[in-house]
Amino acid sequence: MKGKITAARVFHALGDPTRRAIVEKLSKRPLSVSALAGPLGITLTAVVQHLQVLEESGLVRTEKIGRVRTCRAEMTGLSVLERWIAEHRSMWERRFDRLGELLDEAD
Amino acid sequence: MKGKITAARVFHALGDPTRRAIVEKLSKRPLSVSALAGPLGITLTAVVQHLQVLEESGLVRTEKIGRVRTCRAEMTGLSVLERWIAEHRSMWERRFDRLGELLDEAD
DNA sequence: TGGTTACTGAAGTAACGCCTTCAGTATCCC
DNA sequence: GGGATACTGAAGGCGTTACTTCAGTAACCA
Repeated sequence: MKGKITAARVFHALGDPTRRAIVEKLSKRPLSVSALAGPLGITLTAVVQHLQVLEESGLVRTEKIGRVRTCRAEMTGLSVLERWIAEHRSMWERRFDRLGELLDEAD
Repeated sequence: MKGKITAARVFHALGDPTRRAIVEKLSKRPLSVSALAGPLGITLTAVVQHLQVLEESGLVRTEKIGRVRTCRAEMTGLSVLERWIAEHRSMWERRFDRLGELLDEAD
């Protein structure tokens, strides 16, 4: 464990196209580091660096067996995002409720 | 209109801490450019640049009246995000369903 | 009208982030 | 054991991007 999973972390992680591609691949099926690197056209090293970010933001879980590291999608990060969105959506809607009341009173 | 609102765009927009701060302030109440810049401790110019990104990703809408530009939170961007998350969550869950079936057959 | 306020646009700088190379280490297979 | 495979870690290059300064323009106000 490297630290708490925050919306900030998840947004930053998914802000990068390559990392989104990795997450998309992994939501279909678990893959090794090499299996990820090949199609993406980048080095193993680059993939590992992305995986670090993705693990720290709760979007991916990895497990090394023998010499191959298997990577899977994880839901924690997405749940944190959903929560963040819900909170902000509700703040926004509360504003509209108040606006409605004001308009009603204005009559 | 500058282009289509994609999840890629929204993730990139919210990947930046300052832009998240702007969105958070605006979901509470509409604000002018100066009212945003002050508390953030950055110049008007910087704020305007962020607003451009936020508008293009459907997270903020702005309207200039006289010499003051008023900025408001918009839901479009968040909806696109929610859709992206839902899709990926369902891909992930489908994987688990299939895994269950395979385990059943294995008996 | 003249001064202040609010923003806009161009251009430069400095930091950050993605990716690479290279030099390991550990595991698998013959 | 020896060679191939799969990854790991440090260090550097380089392109992007967030922010700044400066020089405007437009609106408001006295």
